[in-house]
Amino acid sequence: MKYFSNKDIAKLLREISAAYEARGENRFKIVAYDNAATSVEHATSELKDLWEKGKLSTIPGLGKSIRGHLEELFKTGKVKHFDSVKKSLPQGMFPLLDIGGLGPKSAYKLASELDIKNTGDLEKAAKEGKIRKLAGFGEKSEQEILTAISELSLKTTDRYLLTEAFPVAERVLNYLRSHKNCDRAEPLGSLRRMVATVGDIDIAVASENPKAIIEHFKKFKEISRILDAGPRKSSVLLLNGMHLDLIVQKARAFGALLQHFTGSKNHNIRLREYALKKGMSVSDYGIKVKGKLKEFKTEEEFYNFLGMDYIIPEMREDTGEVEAAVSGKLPEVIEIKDIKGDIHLHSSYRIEPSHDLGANSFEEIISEAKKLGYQYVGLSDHSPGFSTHTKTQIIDLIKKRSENIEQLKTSSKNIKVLNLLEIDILANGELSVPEEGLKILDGAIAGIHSSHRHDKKMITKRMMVAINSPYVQVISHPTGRLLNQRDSYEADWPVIFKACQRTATILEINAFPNRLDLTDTLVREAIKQGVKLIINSDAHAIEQMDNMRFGISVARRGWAQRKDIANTLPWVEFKKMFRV
DNA sequence: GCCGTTTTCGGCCCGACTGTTTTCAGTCG
Repeated sequence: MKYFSNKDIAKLLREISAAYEARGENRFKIVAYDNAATSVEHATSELKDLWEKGKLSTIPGLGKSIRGHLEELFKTGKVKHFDSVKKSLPQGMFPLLDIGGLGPKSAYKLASELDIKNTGDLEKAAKEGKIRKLAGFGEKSEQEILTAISELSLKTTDRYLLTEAFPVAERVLNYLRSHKNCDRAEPLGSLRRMVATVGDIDIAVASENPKAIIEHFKKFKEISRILDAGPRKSSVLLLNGMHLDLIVQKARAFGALLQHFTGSKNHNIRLREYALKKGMSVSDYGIKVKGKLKEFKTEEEFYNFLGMDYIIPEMREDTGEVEAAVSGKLPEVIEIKDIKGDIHLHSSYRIEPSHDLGANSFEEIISEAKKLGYQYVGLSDHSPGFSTHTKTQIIDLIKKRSENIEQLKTSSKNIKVLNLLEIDILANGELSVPEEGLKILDGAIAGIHSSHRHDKKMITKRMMVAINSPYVQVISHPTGRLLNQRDSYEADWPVIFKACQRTATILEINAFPNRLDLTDTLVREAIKQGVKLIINSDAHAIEQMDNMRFGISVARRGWAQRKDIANTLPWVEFKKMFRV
């Protein structure tokens, strides 16, 4: 029987939501299915596993009814009720939902009245001028559909890395800030919340003359098409395919706008529901009490007025932060200034490694670490290639490198140097360096660098070998994902967390912008299980040591406090914990 | 269809913009 991943289930739930909307069912039922889909997308465990353990009800938004449908799905491979709902509608409407500007109602109308089966049919109908003849459609919407279809094929990815989005945002911000009426311009949305990947760029401007700002914005050179442009909001498509939203507000009410546009959507909904119960109504203009609008310059004032502590953007995901803020129980999360060292760094030292060399010498790395104010630095090149060397050769290479590093340890002032290696957890579960080699080192970081497609059982088994090794202190990039390239492998996290806790093995938060794992949600679970974490840059060039800040945001999104992160410890304590 | 320290019934966030309309529905964030 087909395996149903969370992604498959989310898609199915969204289709049912769209189907209900097309049929004109109760709008709260429609929203309920949509919420369920979002919730499934955010889940940290596979629903199939949760179902097997009887823990499906731990996922918010899955009530008795939907849980029943999912049970049927896992048992039989299909859901009779879903099938009958979808069968009552033209099947051609579902692929049309991917086209920008088309929702369930329009898709239904097009598919049923013009007998459209897919995007190709729709394009043909538009070109033949058939769409403009339908009630509710006109020449303009026909043209819009054609444009949206052409943009569909142009799009190569729907999520961008933070390092791809930030430079674009920076250029827009600089352009906006150059206007005389721009008091302030800030990136908001998922970019401000530092989500691992962002779907679009949101910008807010404080200005007493919103119209002038919108006019100025419309002339930005990188715009390919203006989707919307009202008196205070505009939405455009950039030449590189990115979607960009701009919103303008007067400075005296900018706090509410920052809050609203930073999201997340679910955080805002939670906040607004909470406000309603207290007799207040929240919008991006401010907070209405008995019909009277109260404006806020800052977000701090805004949250405080609602009777709660300020919530940092990284935590605004509706995972309990509103409740914690109300009761004064928000944790004080880690900041970049708390970091005292970086121990996952690749140099250009010729150790004939299994994977890529770094670009800089040991000396250059140590010097950069000093500049960053670190108390210690870990040199952790990949171990010598396992298949290309004999065991004796591997040990000789490690010995030679160690002599080199030992000299640096004595010559480096004001910083401690650790002699480490990043070793491979091989496909057969062995480590890529024999015990005799591991003994020479101050410690080892172990990670999976091959056979990522092993099943959950095998991946877990391989990781357990490293966790149980007395020579391994850290597991690097624990989920193996490469954003936009390779999904995480599946692993039995509760088992792994328990083992890490028992053996005092540290899990890494890899700050490299296309990794960012452990992921934020797993960080939070690991902490709950008492697992220690460490944030490393995994830099292969000294410029990349600055990527530490992305790892910090993952930790903050995972509610990590200073005590949870090993490399916030000063050297004396770190040394003890690291068993050097 | 989901949810609960004012509720197991009766609520469910709030607003902008567009196109096709003569006051609004659909879509989006």
